[in-house]
This record gives sequence, C-alpha cells and structure tokens, in this order.
Amino acid sequence: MWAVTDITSLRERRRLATAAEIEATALELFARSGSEHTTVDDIAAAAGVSPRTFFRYFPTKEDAALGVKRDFYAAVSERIPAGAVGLDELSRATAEALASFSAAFQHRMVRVRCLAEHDANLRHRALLLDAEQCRQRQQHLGGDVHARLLVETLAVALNAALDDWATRRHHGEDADLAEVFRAVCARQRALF
Amino acid sequence: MWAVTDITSLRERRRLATAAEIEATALELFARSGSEHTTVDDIAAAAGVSPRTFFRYFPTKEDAALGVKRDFYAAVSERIPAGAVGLDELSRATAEALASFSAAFQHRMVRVRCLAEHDANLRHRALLLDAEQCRQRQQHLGGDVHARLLVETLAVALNAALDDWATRRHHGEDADLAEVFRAVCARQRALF
DNA sequence: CAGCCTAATGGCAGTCACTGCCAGATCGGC
DNA sequence: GCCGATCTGGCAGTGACTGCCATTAGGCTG
Repeated sequence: MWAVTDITSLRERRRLATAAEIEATALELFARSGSEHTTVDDIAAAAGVSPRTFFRYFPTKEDAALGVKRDFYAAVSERIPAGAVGLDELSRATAEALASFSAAFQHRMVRVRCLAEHDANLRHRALLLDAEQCRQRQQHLGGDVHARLLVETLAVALNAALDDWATRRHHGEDADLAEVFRAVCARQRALF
Repeated sequence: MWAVTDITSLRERRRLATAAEIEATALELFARSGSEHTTVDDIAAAAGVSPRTFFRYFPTKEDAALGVKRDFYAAVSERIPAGAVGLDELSRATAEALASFSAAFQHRMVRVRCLAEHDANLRHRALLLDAEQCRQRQQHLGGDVHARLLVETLAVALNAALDDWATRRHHGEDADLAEVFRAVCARQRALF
C-alpha cells in the first residue's frame, strides 16, 4: 500500500489511457451511427479491448461517451462552498466555476451536448446522471424540501444555459458560458 | 370504420382490462421483491399472459407500474389552457387540476410514489417520463429558452410537492395535494 | 347462421446489454 | 527472480426486447 503514491503510477496511467481511448472511440462511433446502432462489441473492438474489459471501465455504453459530464460535475462541485444555502450564493459560485473552464474542455462539452441532442439514449443517460448529482447535493444540504428546490431549480437554469450555450457555439457564435448562465438565471428569476 | 363507435367495444374493454391486470400484478410483485428482482416473465405469468403479449402492452417492465403517472399527466395537461405563458397562470391551473383528483386516484399515486422512492429502476423510468412530458409542453409553448425555463421550473415544484405530499400521506397525515403544491411554489418563489 | 377480415395472442428464434467466474498475463515491491 | 495484487480475455448464463409466423377470437356482412 503505497503511502503517498504518485497519482501517475504506470498502472494508473494505463487505466486512464484505456478509459480515454474507449471514450474517444465511443464518441466517434456514436457520432457516425448513433448510440442506437452501435453495439458495445463495436466500441470494444474499435478501441482494442475485449467487451468484458469495456464493462470494467463503464457500466453502460452511454456512460462511455459522458465522461465530460462527470468531469463537469466534479469541477463545479469542488468550487461550491460547503455551507451555501442561498440561490444567489450558489448561482454565483456556479458561474465562477463555469468561467474557469479551459477551451479544450468547453470544446468537449459542446461536442457531447450536440451529440446528445439527437440521441435519445445519450440524453436519457445524461438525465440520470443529472438526477443523481442533484440527489447528492440535496442530501449534502440537508435533504429537506428547501434543499431540493434549491438544487433542482438551479439545475434547471444550469442545463438550459448549457444547452443554449452549446447551440450558440455550435452555430459559430462566440458565446461565453458564464455569461449565458447568468442571463438564463435572470430570465428564470423574471418568471416569478 | 365505426362512425361514432362506443369507447367501450368488447375489444377495447378487454384491452383495458388486460392492461389493468398487468399493471396491478406488476405493482404487487414490485412491492414484494423490487423491480430489480422481478422479471418480465414473472409478471406475465402472474398476470396470465405470455411474455410476448406483455411487451405489446408496455415497452418496459417499469412502464407497467407507471400507468398512474401517465394518467396524471393526461389529467393535468387537459386542464392547462393552451396559450398560458406565465408561471402564475400555469401554477394556478396545475393546482386546480390537482384539486380535482378522486380519492382513489390519489391513493394510486401515493402507492406508486412510495414504491419508486426505494426502487431505482422505477425512479429512473419515471424521470424519463417527466422529461418527455416537459419536452412536449416546452415545444407546445414555442420551444425557446423561456418555455423551457417555465416548464421545467414548474416541474421541479410539482415533483417536490408530489413527493412531499405522498410522504405525508404515507405517514398518515391528511395532507391536501393542491395545498402542498401551492406551499411548495411559495417556497420556490422565496428562493429568489 | 356461415364466411370473412382484422385484431389479439402465443411461441420461437435471435440480438444485445450486462454479470460471474476462471485462467493467463502484467506490474510493482522485495 | 519471486510473489501478491491487478488487469485482461474468454465463456457461459441471465434477462430485456424484437421480428416473424401460426392460431384464435371478435365483430361485421351477406
């Protein structure tokens, strides 16, 4: 048991490389034929691993393409202060997290969002990840109705902003994610 | 080509009866063992139909237990005016729809909500139905960001209210659904 | 009542997602 | 070089879901 082992041991690096290879392959095949007409065997063969190994990395074929979504949640979550209980506070922290994304990461996000837009399987799986994330944050904030409303109401704005932003980006517009999010939050507030 | 044929032709009645039989069976088996450990063959056998026939009535085993959810959407949708574009207006119409439910229907709702609370498969499938419903309403209202925020923000309050209400009911409290919904809407508004 | 069209059902074979199990290869520490 | 832990591949098995075809039952028409 490697006391303070380096994050990049050989095994760790190989694992990450394999996961990345599978993810890239899945994205390419899904973009070509849609997840509906792509089998796990297809992805595994194209990525150079056995189907059995595929399932050691991802629980479903859709998950293989949604790595960026998990990274997104990780990035946002670590920017949110522990004791936040106000919508303003959470929105601001979220916007700051969005503003910190690298160009490469933003590009990955756009790609996957555009893919999911026309792919029901991907959309559904992404929805479950969203819900799971909301559940975790909600319990982290107390688990009562107030926490639920807070987390889910924010999630609505966040997802709407992400889709709006990705669409604009995909159409060539140079939209700023944090700015789009703030604008969407304002529109949501205006509903009341 | 039965010009104004009765809704309850023999065939129609038998179909509805079969669907109801399958739904009741699924609910019972899910309550006993969870959807995870219940196979379609189990449900079909207990309901007295072949597995092949089961899939002619429901696309997945989870759907067999969520009939009340589809009925719920149908009931709420038909009460919502066509040209509604304000949150207040939609909330009020929704509350009125909720107030019109029969005791029997409310009982079905409580039962399924409590079942889904501890059953990940059911919860996930219900989530997809919710999303699909939101999508439809959103497109019905124009399909822009405003429509999306409107529909999904309301859906957050509605689902939170339904779960809160079902929990109270399950604990013996005589909670009024429309009232709980209005209270949750107020709490959501107070977030801003 | 007999005949006929259509809907409903059951069975069967097939695809595919996903899992448990076991055997072989590989890596890292000694 | 040796050993324990990890990674991998293959294989068999379960279960969801579908397409196809033969049989049955409902309901209309002559």
